Amino acid sequence: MAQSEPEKAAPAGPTPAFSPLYQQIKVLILKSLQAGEWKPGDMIPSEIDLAARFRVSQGTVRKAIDELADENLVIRRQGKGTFVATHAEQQVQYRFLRLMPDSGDLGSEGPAERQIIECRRLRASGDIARPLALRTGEAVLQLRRVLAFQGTPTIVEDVWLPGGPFKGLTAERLAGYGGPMYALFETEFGVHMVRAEEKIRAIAADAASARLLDVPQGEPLLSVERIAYTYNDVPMELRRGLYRTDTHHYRNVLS
Amino acid sequence: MAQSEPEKAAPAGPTPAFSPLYQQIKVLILKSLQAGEWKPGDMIPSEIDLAARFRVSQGTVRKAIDELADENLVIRRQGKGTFVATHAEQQVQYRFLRLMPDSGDLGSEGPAERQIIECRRLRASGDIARPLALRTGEAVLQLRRVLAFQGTPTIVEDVWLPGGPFKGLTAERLAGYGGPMYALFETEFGVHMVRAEEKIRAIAADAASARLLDVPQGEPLLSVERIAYTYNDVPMELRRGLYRTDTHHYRNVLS
DNA sequence: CAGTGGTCTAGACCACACT
DNA sequence: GTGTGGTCTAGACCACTGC
Repeated sequence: MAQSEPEKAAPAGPTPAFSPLYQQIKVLILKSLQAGEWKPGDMIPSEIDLAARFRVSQGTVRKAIDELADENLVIRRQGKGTFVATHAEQQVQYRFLRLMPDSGDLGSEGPAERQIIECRRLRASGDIARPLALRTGEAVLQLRRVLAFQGTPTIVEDVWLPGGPFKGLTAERLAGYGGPMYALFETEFGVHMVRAEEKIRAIAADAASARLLDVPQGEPLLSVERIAYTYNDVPMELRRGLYRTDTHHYRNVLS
Repeated sequence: MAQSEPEKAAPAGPTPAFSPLYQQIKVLILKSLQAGEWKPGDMIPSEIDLAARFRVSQGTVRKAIDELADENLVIRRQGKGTFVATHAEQQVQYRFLRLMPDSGDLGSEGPAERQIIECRRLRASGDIARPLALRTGEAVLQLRRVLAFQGTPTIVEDVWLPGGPFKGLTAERLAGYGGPMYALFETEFGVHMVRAEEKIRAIAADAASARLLDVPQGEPLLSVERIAYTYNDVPMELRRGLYRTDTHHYRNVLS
């Protein structure tokens, strides 16, 4: 890793595609994360160690890690070290859930009561396969569950997962697990969700959802369709949630 | 600005409240922005100039500006300079609008057709005054408008503004203006919206909204309640929008 | 105390935009 | 070419954590 030249001296490449050194370092660290060299929750080597390993200055490593921290892939803790981000921390119970109670500012209205409604294996239709980057007919797991807060059923969601990476996932394993679903994915299947996109709509409750959420059929509900990605923008989950918004709201900050 | 010591040597303050130099510089730049020393769209002094002005190294100024750029208060342009952010750029037409057409990925479905329904001056009720940090009964402007995309009315929103800063705003001035509302606020009233928070719910269309959006009464609509802030977290706008989500969706990215 | 991340500096050089 | 932001380095020192 001599200078800031491109890693490969492409023979007469029309676009040299200049990439600063710290970006190249970032990619290397990313590869180690992806390869599982350090597991979620682990401490990664110190900046000095990484600088020696990559033969660059500490400042360059620093900038690479800064970006990874900005993207919530790692967490810096002064005096302790830098750690691989995880969904298994009691800090924010659900990192990707933006639903907040109208009254209490915090998500600390007690833990959600979870109930698995179903969990089955099936072949993906086109609508399911496409967002998961699978081919139509490939095996997927589908599961449905209800989340209740303080006794009020508030969320019903359908989740689709690619059959390969999640082979062996059953309703029993989910039901017998205390933490967030994404934490189980990390520890049991080595799948670390890193980023997600949501499309939000208002829809009328159908009969099945109305029953599960204990609201009249036709009640307006928030429809939240999420695609969650692992490293390298590989989609690993499709989720369609219906949220009651009479006691909660979806919170978003813009800047 | 000698070293990284706190600016004021508080006499036996229990919490020294250590603040790094670059944070202090950031505050100073922020004050200049707030005071209008540089207007939206203007170029701010170069890093070297600012470093000389504050008697610190360029790297320290750099880190301060980096944070301001992260918060979208300024925009860095390599080779040109650093500029005060503005809502008046044709880049992203509506910086705070997260509604996207279901089909076309870009917001380039042509400009929105705007129609001011009403604009009046009134005294704030408690529900309006509180989020705007006003006292009940203080003067506010209320306006209602409809946004249509490709001929389909899609958004109806009510906007409440504090009467003081927006003295002189009329339906005519709004109607005769081409750009985003926040751009007009910048140029005509010197109010620069910097940040916003939204609470999103699903509701059923009432009679008035249904008529304006050309949907059946009771149709599920997205209710988007926004509080927009200027510098220093001063709330300057309360907005309640109702979005049709049959052809559009609210997009959010999580990380 | 040693080890970690966090700050600050000074200087060199690179990439980009304008003139 | 000049001026801007962007990268990279090397070294010093500070703040925080835990032994």
